Amino acid sequence: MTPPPKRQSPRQPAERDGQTEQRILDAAHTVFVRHGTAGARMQDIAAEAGVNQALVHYYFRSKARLSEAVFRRAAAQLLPTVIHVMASDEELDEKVARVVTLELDHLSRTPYLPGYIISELTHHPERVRHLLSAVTGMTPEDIRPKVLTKLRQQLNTAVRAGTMRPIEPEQFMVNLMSLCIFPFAARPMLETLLGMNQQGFEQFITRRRKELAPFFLRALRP
Amino acid sequence: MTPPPKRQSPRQPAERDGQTEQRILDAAHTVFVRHGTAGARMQDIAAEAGVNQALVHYYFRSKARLSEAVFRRAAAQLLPTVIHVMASDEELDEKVARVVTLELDHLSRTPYLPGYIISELTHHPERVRHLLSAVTGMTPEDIRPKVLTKLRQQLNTAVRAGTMRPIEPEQFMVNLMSLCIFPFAARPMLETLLGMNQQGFEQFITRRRKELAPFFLRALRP
DNA sequence: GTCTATATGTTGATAGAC
DNA sequence: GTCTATCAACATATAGAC
Repeated sequence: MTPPPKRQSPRQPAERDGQTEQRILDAAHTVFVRHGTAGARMQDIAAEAGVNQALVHYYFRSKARLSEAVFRRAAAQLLPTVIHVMASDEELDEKVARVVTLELDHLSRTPYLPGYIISELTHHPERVRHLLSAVTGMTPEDIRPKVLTKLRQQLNTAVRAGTMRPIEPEQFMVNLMSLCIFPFAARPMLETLLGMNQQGFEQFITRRRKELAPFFLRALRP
Repeated sequence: MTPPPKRQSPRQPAERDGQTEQRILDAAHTVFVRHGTAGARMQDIAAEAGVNQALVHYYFRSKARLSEAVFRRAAAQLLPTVIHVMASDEELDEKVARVVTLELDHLSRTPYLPGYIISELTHHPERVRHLLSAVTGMTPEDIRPKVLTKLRQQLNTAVRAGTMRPIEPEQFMVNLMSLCIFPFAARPMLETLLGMNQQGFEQFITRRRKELAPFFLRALRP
Protein backbone atom coordinates (compact mmCIF):
# COMPACT_ATOMS: atom_id res chain seq x y z
CA MET A 1 0.00 0.00 0.00
CA THR A 2 3.03 2.27 0.33
CA PRO A 3 3.24 4.40 -2.82
CA PRO A 4 6.32 3.65 -4.87
CA PRO A 5 8.84 6.48 -5.10
CA LYS A 6 8.29 8.67 -8.13
CA ARG A 7 11.08 10.64 -9.75
CA GLN A 8 9.15 13.60 -11.11
CA SER A 9 10.34 16.83 -12.67
CA PRO A 10 10.03 18.88 -9.49
CA ARG A 11 12.11 16.28 -7.70
CA GLN A 12 11.06 15.28 -4.21
CA PRO A 13 13.54 16.04 -1.43
CA ALA A 14 15.81 13.03 -0.89
CA GLU A 15 18.97 12.73 1.10
CA ARG A 16 20.82 10.58 -1.42
CA ASP A 17 18.76 11.07 -4.55
CA GLY A 18 18.57 7.90 -6.63
CA GLN A 19 21.72 6.55 -5.03
CA THR A 20 19.94 4.31 -2.55
CA GLU A 21 17.66 2.60 -5.01
CA GLN A 22 20.64 1.84 -7.20
CA ARG A 23 22.67 0.53 -4.27
CA ILE A 24 19.83 -1.78 -3.31
CA LEU A 25 19.50 -3.03 -6.86
CA ASP A 26 23.22 -3.73 -7.07
CA ALA A 27 23.16 -5.48 -3.72
CA ALA A 28 20.19 -7.55 -4.79
CA HIS A 29 22.01 -8.50 -7.98
CA THR A 30 24.96 -9.75 -5.98
CA VAL A 31 22.84 -11.80 -3.58
CA PHE A 32 20.39 -13.16 -6.15
CA VAL A 33 23.14 -14.22 -8.54
CA ARG A 34 24.99 -16.00 -5.77
CA HIS A 35 22.07 -17.77 -4.07
CA GLY A 36 19.30 -17.75 -6.66
CA THR A 37 15.94 -16.11 -6.14
CA ALA A 38 14.55 -18.77 -3.81
CA GLY A 39 17.76 -19.02 -1.80
CA ALA A 40 18.29 -15.29 -1.37
CA ARG A 41 17.22 -13.52 1.84
CA MET A 42 15.88 -9.99 1.92
CA GLN A 43 17.90 -9.40 5.07
CA ASP A 44 21.11 -10.31 3.25
CA ILE A 45 20.27 -7.91 0.45
CA ALA A 46 19.63 -5.12 2.92
CA ALA A 47 22.92 -5.80 4.67
CA GLU A 48 24.80 -5.92 1.38
CA ALA A 49 23.32 -2.54 0.48
CA GLY A 50 24.09 -1.11 3.90
CA VAL A 51 20.46 -0.37 4.71
CA ASN A 52 17.69 -2.13 6.64
CA GLN A 53 15.11 -4.53 5.39
CA ALA A 54 12.21 -2.09 5.54
CA LEU A 55 13.91 0.21 3.10
CA VAL A 56 14.29 -2.54 0.56
CA HIS A 57 10.54 -3.07 0.71
CA TYR A 58 9.96 0.66 0.53
CA TYR A 59 11.68 0.76 -2.86
CA PHE A 60 10.65 -2.56 -4.37
CA ARG A 61 7.55 -3.59 -2.42
CA SER A 62 8.18 -7.33 -2.52
CA LYS A 63 10.84 -9.92 -3.08
CA ALA A 64 9.14 -11.02 -6.28
CA ARG A 65 9.29 -7.52 -7.78
CA LEU A 66 12.88 -7.00 -6.73
CA SER A 67 13.86 -10.35 -8.14
CA GLU A 68 12.19 -9.53 -11.42
CA ALA A 69 13.97 -6.18 -11.65
CA VAL A 70 17.31 -7.85 -11.03
CA PHE A 71 16.69 -10.68 -13.44
CA ARG A 72 15.52 -8.36 -16.18
CA ARG A 73 18.55 -6.14 -15.85
CA ALA A 74 20.88 -9.15 -15.83
CA ALA A 75 19.34 -10.67 -18.92
CA ALA A 76 19.29 -7.30 -20.65
CA GLN A 77 23.07 -7.25 -20.51
CA LEU A 78 23.41 -10.55 -22.29
CA LEU A 79 20.64 -11.10 -24.78
CA PRO A 80 20.27 -8.01 -26.95
CA THR A 81 23.94 -7.89 -27.88
CA VAL A 82 23.98 -11.34 -29.38
CA ILE A 83 20.63 -10.86 -31.07
CA HIS A 84 21.79 -7.60 -32.56
CA VAL A 85 25.07 -8.94 -33.88
CA MET A 86 23.43 -12.04 -35.28
CA ALA A 87 20.88 -10.01 -37.19
CA SER A 88 23.43 -7.50 -38.51
CA ASP A 89 24.77 -7.29 -42.05
CA GLU A 90 28.33 -8.14 -41.15
CA GLU A 91 30.16 -11.00 -42.84
CA LEU A 92 29.70 -14.37 -41.19
CA ASP A 93 33.34 -14.66 -40.19
CA GLU A 94 33.21 -11.25 -38.62
CA LYS A 95 29.94 -12.04 -36.87
CA VAL A 96 31.38 -15.11 -35.23
CA ALA A 97 34.49 -13.27 -34.11
CA ARG A 98 32.43 -10.43 -32.67
CA VAL A 99 30.03 -12.66 -30.79
CA VAL A 100 32.94 -14.56 -29.28
CA THR A 101 34.67 -11.38 -28.21
CA LEU A 102 31.54 -9.73 -26.86
CA GLU A 103 30.40 -12.77 -24.93
CA LEU A 104 33.73 -13.73 -23.43
CA ASP A 105 34.54 -10.17 -22.47
CA HIS A 106 31.22 -9.58 -20.84
CA LEU A 107 31.01 -12.93 -19.09
CA SER A 108 34.53 -12.54 -17.77
CA ARG A 109 33.28 -9.50 -15.90
CA THR A 110 30.14 -11.22 -14.58
CA PRO A 111 31.26 -14.81 -14.17
CA TYR A 112 28.24 -16.33 -12.48
CA LEU A 113 25.62 -14.69 -14.64
CA PRO A 114 25.02 -17.68 -16.94
CA GLY A 115 24.54 -20.03 -13.99
CA TYR A 116 22.06 -17.62 -12.48
CA ILE A 117 20.06 -17.12 -15.67
CA ILE A 118 19.99 -20.82 -16.48
CA SER A 119 18.93 -21.52 -12.93
CA GLU A 120 16.08 -19.01 -12.98
CA LEU A 121 14.78 -20.08 -16.37
CA THR A 122 14.94 -23.76 -15.42
CA HIS A 123 12.88 -23.11 -12.31
CA HIS A 124 10.50 -20.63 -13.95
CA PRO A 125 10.30 -21.54 -17.65
CA GLU A 126 7.01 -19.68 -17.98
CA ARG A 127 8.86 -16.39 -17.49
CA VAL A 128 10.99 -16.72 -20.62
CA ARG A 129 8.44 -15.21 -22.95
CA HIS A 130 7.69 -12.29 -20.70
CA LEU A 131 11.39 -11.73 -20.20
CA LEU A 132 12.23 -11.64 -23.88
CA SER A 133 9.59 -9.01 -24.47
CA ALA A 134 10.74 -6.90 -21.56
CA VAL A 135 14.37 -7.04 -22.63
CA THR A 136 14.16 -6.66 -26.38
CA GLY A 137 10.83 -4.89 -26.71
CA MET A 138 9.77 -7.60 -29.15
CA THR A 139 7.84 -10.82 -28.93
CA PRO A 140 9.74 -14.06 -29.55
CA GLU A 141 7.81 -14.29 -32.81
CA ASP A 142 9.35 -10.99 -33.90
CA ILE A 143 12.87 -11.76 -32.71
CA ARG A 144 13.08 -15.16 -34.35
CA PRO A 145 12.88 -14.21 -38.05
CA LYS A 146 14.93 -11.09 -37.37
CA VAL A 147 17.81 -13.27 -36.26
CA LEU A 148 17.31 -16.41 -38.29
CA THR A 149 16.36 -14.97 -41.67
CA LYS A 150 19.53 -12.96 -42.16
CA LEU A 151 21.63 -15.81 -40.85
CA ARG A 152 19.97 -18.39 -43.08
CA GLN A 153 20.50 -16.18 -46.09
CA GLN A 154 24.18 -15.69 -45.32
CA LEU A 155 24.65 -19.42 -44.75
CA ASN A 156 22.96 -20.22 -48.06
CA THR A 157 25.17 -17.76 -49.90
CA ALA A 158 28.31 -19.24 -48.39
CA VAL A 159 27.18 -22.76 -49.23
CA ARG A 160 26.52 -21.83 -52.85
CA ALA A 161 29.93 -20.16 -53.02
CA GLY A 162 31.40 -23.45 -51.83
CA THR A 163 33.05 -21.87 -48.79
CA MET A 164 30.86 -23.51 -46.19
CA ARG A 165 29.05 -26.71 -45.38
CA PRO A 166 25.29 -26.66 -45.07
CA ILE A 167 24.11 -26.04 -41.52
CA GLU A 168 20.81 -24.88 -40.16
CA PRO A 169 20.90 -21.40 -38.65
CA GLU A 170 19.43 -22.78 -35.42
CA GLN A 171 22.29 -25.24 -35.01
CA PHE A 172 24.76 -22.54 -35.98
CA MET A 173 23.48 -20.25 -33.23
CA VAL A 174 23.21 -22.90 -30.57
CA ASN A 175 26.69 -24.21 -31.27
CA LEU A 176 28.21 -20.77 -31.04
CA MET A 177 26.33 -19.87 -27.88
CA SER A 178 27.20 -23.22 -26.30
CA LEU A 179 30.92 -22.73 -26.84
CA CYS A 180 30.81 -19.19 -25.49
CA ILE A 181 28.50 -19.53 -22.51
CA PHE A 182 28.79 -23.06 -21.15
CA PRO A 183 32.29 -22.72 -19.66
CA PHE A 184 31.01 -19.92 -17.45
CA ALA A 185 27.86 -21.77 -16.50
CA ALA A 186 29.90 -24.81 -15.51
CA ARG A 187 32.68 -22.77 -14.01
CA PRO A 188 32.57 -24.17 -10.46
CA MET A 189 32.74 -27.70 -11.79
CA LEU A 190 35.46 -26.93 -14.32
CA GLU A 191 37.65 -25.07 -11.87
CA THR A 192 37.66 -28.03 -9.54
CA LEU A 193 37.82 -30.75 -12.17
CA LEU A 194 40.62 -29.10 -14.12
CA GLY A 195 42.41 -27.81 -11.04
CA MET A 196 42.17 -24.12 -11.74
CA ASN A 197 41.94 -21.24 -9.34
CA GLN A 198 40.31 -18.00 -10.39
CA GLN A 199 43.43 -16.87 -12.23
CA GLY A 200 43.72 -20.21 -13.99
CA PHE A 201 40.18 -19.93 -15.22
CA GLU A 202 40.83 -16.46 -16.57
CA GLN A 203 43.85 -17.71 -18.48
CA PHE A 204 41.73 -20.53 -19.81
CA ILE A 205 39.23 -18.01 -21.13
CA THR A 206 41.98 -15.81 -22.53
CA ARG A 207 43.13 -18.69 -24.69
CA ARG A 208 39.57 -19.26 -25.85
CA ARG A 209 39.37 -15.64 -26.97
CA LYS A 210 41.93 -16.40 -29.64
CA GLU A 211 41.03 -19.96 -30.49
CA LEU A 212 37.26 -20.15 -30.37
CA ALA A 213 36.27 -18.28 -33.53
CA PRO A 214 38.80 -20.14 -35.73
CA PHE A 215 37.75 -23.42 -34.11
CA PHE A 216 34.12 -22.74 -34.86
CA LEU A 217 34.74 -21.59 -38.42
CA ARG A 218 36.90 -24.60 -39.25
CA ALA A 219 33.99 -26.83 -38.30
CA LEU A 220 31.96 -25.15 -41.01
CA ARG A 221 34.45 -25.57 -43.84
CA PRO A 222 33.35 -27.87 -46.66
CA MET B 1 17.09 -38.25 17.13
CA THR B 2 15.01 -40.82 15.25
CA PRO B 3 17.29 -43.69 14.20
CA PRO B 4 17.62 -43.97 10.44
CA PRO B 5 16.23 -47.16 8.93
CA LYS B 6 18.86 -49.88 8.68
CA ARG B 7 18.61 -52.66 6.16
CA GLN B 8 20.38 -55.47 8.01
CA SER B 9 20.77 -59.13 7.19
CA PRO B 10 17.87 -60.23 9.39
CA ARG B 11 15.68 -57.61 7.72
CA GLN B 12 13.27 -55.66 9.89
CA PRO B 13 9.59 -56.13 9.16
CA ALA B 14 8.41 -53.53 6.66
CA GLU B 15 5.14 -53.29 4.82
CA ARG B 16 6.62 -52.15 1.54
CA ASP B 17 10.26 -53.05 1.98
CA GLY B 18 12.52 -50.52 0.29
CA GLN B 19 9.74 -49.32 -1.97
CA THR B 20 8.84 -46.28 0.08
CA GLU B 21 12.34 -44.91 0.45
CA GLN B 22 12.79 -45.22 -3.30
CA ARG B 23 9.48 -43.54 -4.01
CA ILE B 24 10.43 -40.64 -1.78
CA LEU B 25 13.81 -40.32 -3.45
CA ASP B 26 12.23 -40.28 -6.89
CA ALA B 27 9.66 -37.74 -5.77
CA ALA B 28 12.37 -35.58 -4.27
CA HIS B 29 14.30 -35.78 -7.53
CA THR B 30 11.30 -34.53 -9.46
CA VAL B 31 10.64 -31.64 -7.12
CA PHE B 32 14.25 -30.61 -6.56
CA VAL B 33 15.07 -30.64 -10.26
CA ARG B 34 12.04 -28.53 -11.04
CA HIS B 35 12.32 -25.95 -8.26
CA GLY B 36 15.90 -26.19 -7.07
CA THR B 37 16.92 -27.11 -3.53
CA ALA B 38 16.03 -23.75 -2.00
CA GLY B 39 12.74 -23.48 -3.88
CA ALA B 40 11.55 -27.01 -3.14
CA ARG B 41 9.11 -27.70 -0.30
CA MET B 42 9.17 -30.84 1.80
CA GLN B 43 5.39 -30.92 1.67
CA ASP B 44 5.47 -31.03 -2.13
CA ILE B 45 7.91 -33.89 -2.04
CA ALA B 46 5.71 -35.81 0.36
CA ALA B 47 2.67 -35.23 -1.82
CA GLU B 48 4.55 -36.27 -4.96
CA ALA B 49 5.57 -39.48 -3.20
CA GLY B 50 2.04 -40.09 -1.92
CA VAL B 51 3.07 -40.02 1.73
CA ASN B 52 3.10 -37.40 4.48
CA GLN B 53 5.82 -35.05 5.51
CA ALA B 54 6.77 -36.88 8.67
CA LEU B 55 7.66 -39.97 6.70
CA VAL B 56 10.04 -38.07 4.49
CA HIS B 57 11.89 -36.94 7.61
CA TYR B 58 11.77 -40.45 8.99
CA TYR B 59 13.77 -41.68 6.01
CA PHE B 60 16.08 -38.76 5.34
CA ARG B 61 16.15 -36.81 8.61
CA SER B 62 16.43 -33.34 7.05
CA LYS B 63 15.94 -31.43 3.85
CA ALA B 64 19.68 -30.92 3.55
CA ARG B 65 20.39 -34.67 3.64
CA LEU B 66 17.61 -35.47 1.21
CA SER B 67 18.80 -32.79 -1.15
CA GLU B 68 22.32 -34.16 -1.01
CA ALA B 69 21.12 -37.67 -1.73
CA VAL B 70 19.16 -36.45 -4.74
CA PHE B 71 21.95 -34.29 -6.06
CA ARG B 72 24.53 -37.01 -5.69
CA ARG B 73 22.40 -39.52 -7.54
CA ALA B 74 21.67 -37.02 -10.30
CA ALA B 75 25.31 -36.15 -10.79
CA ALA B 76 26.28 -39.80 -10.63
CA GLN B 77 24.27 -40.40 -13.79
CA LEU B 78 26.13 -37.78 -15.74
CA LEU B 79 29.73 -37.48 -14.65
CA PRO B 80 31.29 -40.94 -14.49
CA THR B 81 30.23 -41.88 -18.00
CA VAL B 82 32.04 -39.00 -19.62
CA ILE B 83 35.08 -39.39 -17.40
CA HIS B 84 35.27 -43.09 -18.19
CA VAL B 85 34.96 -42.65 -21.94
CA MET B 86 37.46 -39.80 -21.98
CA ALA B 87 40.05 -41.85 -20.12
CA SER B 88 39.52 -44.96 -22.23
CA ASP B 89 41.85 -46.32 -24.90
CA GLU B 90 39.44 -45.83 -27.77
CA GLU B 91 40.42 -43.85 -30.84
CA LEU B 92 39.75 -40.13 -30.59
CA ASP B 93 37.13 -40.16 -33.32
CA GLU B 94 35.34 -42.97 -31.60
CA LYS B 95 35.58 -41.24 -28.24
CA VAL B 96 33.94 -38.12 -29.55
CA ALA B 97 31.16 -40.07 -31.20
CA ARG B 98 30.50 -42.08 -28.06
CA VAL B 99 30.43 -39.07 -25.76
CA VAL B 100 27.99 -37.31 -28.07
CA THR B 101 25.72 -40.33 -28.22
CA LEU B 102 25.87 -41.06 -24.52
CA GLU B 103 25.26 -37.48 -23.47
CA LEU B 104 22.47 -36.68 -25.90
CA ASP B 105 20.69 -39.95 -25.22
CA HIS B 106 20.87 -39.55 -21.49
CA LEU B 107 19.98 -35.87 -21.42
CA SER B 108 17.05 -36.45 -23.74
CA ARG B 109 15.63 -38.67 -21.05
CA THR B 110 16.30 -36.20 -18.21
CA PRO B 111 15.94 -32.84 -19.91
CA TYR B 112 16.20 -30.48 -16.96
CA LEU B 113 19.12 -32.21 -15.28
CA PRO B 114 21.84 -29.86 -16.59
CA GLY B 115 19.93 -26.79 -15.48
CA TYR B 116 19.50 -28.29 -12.05
CA ILE B 117 23.15 -29.29 -11.63
CA ILE B 118 24.45 -25.98 -12.93
CA SER B 119 22.04 -24.21 -10.61
CA GLU B 120 23.12 -26.16 -7.54
CA LEU B 121 26.83 -25.82 -8.24
CA THR B 122 26.51 -22.11 -8.93
CA HIS B 123 24.78 -21.58 -5.59
CA HIS B 124 26.99 -23.98 -3.65
CA PRO B 125 30.39 -24.07 -5.38
CA GLU B 126 32.02 -25.40 -2.23
CA ARG B 127 30.19 -28.70 -2.70
CA VAL B 128 31.83 -29.55 -6.01
CA ARG B 129 34.87 -31.19 -4.49
CA HIS B 130 32.87 -33.26 -2.07
CA LEU B 131 30.52 -34.25 -4.83
CA LEU B 132 33.23 -35.43 -7.19
CA SER B 133 34.65 -37.67 -4.49
CA ALA B 134 31.28 -39.10 -3.61
CA VAL B 135 30.40 -39.81 -7.22
CA THR B 136 33.64 -41.15 -8.63
CA GLY B 137 35.31 -42.40 -5.48
CA MET B 138 38.32 -40.31 -6.40
CA THR B 139 39.61 -36.87 -5.51
CA PRO B 140 39.67 -34.24 -8.25
CA GLU B 141 43.45 -34.58 -8.15
CA ASP B 142 43.12 -38.26 -9.08
CA ILE B 143 40.47 -37.74 -11.73
CA ARG B 144 42.28 -34.97 -13.54
CA PRO B 145 45.39 -36.84 -14.78
CA LYS B 146 43.31 -39.94 -15.41
CA VAL B 147 41.27 -38.04 -17.94
CA LEU B 148 43.74 -35.49 -19.26
CA THR B 149 46.89 -37.61 -19.60
CA LYS B 150 45.40 -40.14 -21.96
CA LEU B 151 43.69 -37.41 -23.93
CA ARG B 152 46.82 -35.28 -24.18
CA GLN B 153 48.78 -38.27 -25.40
CA GLN B 154 46.22 -39.09 -28.08
CA LEU B 155 46.07 -35.48 -29.21
CA ASN B 156 49.86 -35.32 -29.46
CA THR B 157 49.97 -38.49 -31.52
CA ALA B 158 47.34 -37.17 -33.92
CA VAL B 159 49.16 -33.86 -34.26
CA ARG B 160 52.44 -35.60 -35.08
CA ALA B 161 50.64 -37.76 -37.61
CA GLY B 162 49.39 -34.56 -39.21
CA THR B 163 45.74 -35.53 -38.84
CA MET B 164 44.86 -32.93 -36.24
CA ARG B 165 45.56 -29.37 -35.16
CA PRO B 166 47.16 -28.78 -31.80
CA ILE B 167 44.60 -28.24 -29.03
CA GLU B 168 44.91 -28.45 -25.28
CA PRO B 169 43.03 -31.39 -23.78
CA GLU B 170 41.22 -29.00 -21.44
CA GLN B 171 39.84 -27.00 -24.35
CA PHE B 172 39.01 -30.20 -26.19
CA MET B 173 36.95 -31.47 -23.26
CA VAL B 174 35.21 -28.20 -22.53
CA ASN B 175 34.28 -27.67 -26.17
CA LEU B 176 32.81 -31.13 -26.45
CA MET B 177 30.89 -30.86 -23.19
CA SER B 178 29.63 -27.39 -24.12
CA LEU B 179 28.17 -28.58 -27.40
CA CYS B 180 26.52 -31.57 -25.77
CA ILE B 181 25.17 -30.12 -22.54
CA PHE B 182 24.41 -26.45 -23.11
CA PRO B 183 21.36 -26.90 -25.35
CA PHE B 184 19.66 -28.80 -22.53
CA ALA B 185 20.70 -26.30 -19.88
CA ALA B 186 19.32 -23.45 -21.98
CA ARG B 187 16.33 -25.43 -23.15
CA PRO B 188 13.57 -23.14 -21.83
CA MET B 189 15.19 -20.15 -23.51
CA LEU B 190 15.88 -21.98 -26.76
CA GLU B 191 12.40 -23.43 -27.04
CA THR B 192 10.88 -19.99 -26.80
CA LEU B 193 13.48 -18.14 -28.83
CA LEU B 194 13.50 -20.67 -31.65
CA GLY B 195 9.78 -21.35 -31.44
CA MET B 196 9.91 -25.03 -30.61
CA ASN B 197 7.53 -27.08 -28.58
CA GLN B 198 8.73 -30.22 -26.81
CA GLN B 199 8.58 -32.24 -29.98
CA GLY B 200 10.45 -29.58 -31.91
CA PHE B 201 13.23 -29.62 -29.36
CA GLU B 202 13.51 -33.38 -29.61
CA GLN B 203 13.83 -33.15 -33.38
CA PHE B 204 16.45 -30.48 -32.91
CA ILE B 205 18.44 -32.85 -30.69
CA THR B 206 17.92 -35.74 -33.09
CA ARG B 207 19.65 -33.75 -35.81
CA ARG B 208 22.48 -32.95 -33.43
CA ARG B 209 22.98 -36.68 -32.81
CA LYS B 210 24.12 -37.06 -36.40
CA GLU B 211 25.85 -33.75 -36.93
CA LEU B 212 27.63 -32.94 -33.72
CA ALA B 213 30.55 -35.41 -33.79
CA PRO B 214 31.46 -34.60 -37.42
CA PHE B 215 31.10 -30.89 -36.66
CA PHE B 216 33.43 -31.17 -33.73
CA LEU B 217 35.99 -33.30 -35.54
CA ARG B 218 36.09 -30.97 -38.55
CA ALA B 219 37.06 -28.16 -36.22
CA LEU B 220 40.14 -30.14 -35.26
CA ARG B 221 41.36 -30.82 -38.79
CA PRO B 222 44.73 -29.30 -39.67
C1' DG C 1 6.43 -47.82 9.10
C1' DT C 2 2.97 -44.56 8.77
C1' DC C 3 -0.06 -41.31 10.36
C1' DT C 4 -2.06 -36.59 12.73
C1' DA C 5 -1.01 -32.84 15.38
C1' DT C 6 2.11 -29.51 16.90
C1' DA C 7 6.39 -27.20 18.23
C1' DT C 8 10.07 -24.23 16.65
C1' DG C 9 12.40 -21.25 13.91
C1' DT C 10 12.70 -18.26 9.64
C1' DT C 11 11.29 -14.93 6.56
C1' DG C 12 8.73 -11.65 3.93
C1' DA C 13 6.24 -7.81 4.89
C1' DT C 14 4.07 -3.84 7.61
C1' DA C 15 3.32 -0.14 11.35
C1' DG C 16 4.71 3.80 13.04
C1' DA C 17 8.36 6.96 15.06
C1' DC C 18 11.83 10.18 13.47
C1' DG D 1 13.65 8.51 3.20
C1' DT D 2 15.20 5.84 6.84
C1' DC D 3 14.92 3.58 10.98
C1' DT D 4 13.29 0.01 15.02
C1' DA D 5 10.03 -3.12 16.38
C1' DT D 6 6.77 -6.45 15.30
C1' DC D 7 3.35 -9.33 12.85
C1' DA D 8 1.55 -13.09 10.21
C1' DA D 9 2.58 -16.81 7.32
C1' DC D 10 5.07 -20.45 6.22
C1' DA D 11 8.42 -24.40 6.34
C1' DT D 12 11.17 -27.61 8.70
C1' DA D 13 11.26 -30.73 12.05
C1' DT D 14 9.53 -33.52 16.10
C1' DA D 15 6.15 -35.95 19.39
C1' DG D 16 3.40 -39.44 20.03
C1' DA D 17 -0.61 -42.51 18.69
C1' DC D 18 -1.60 -46.49 15.87
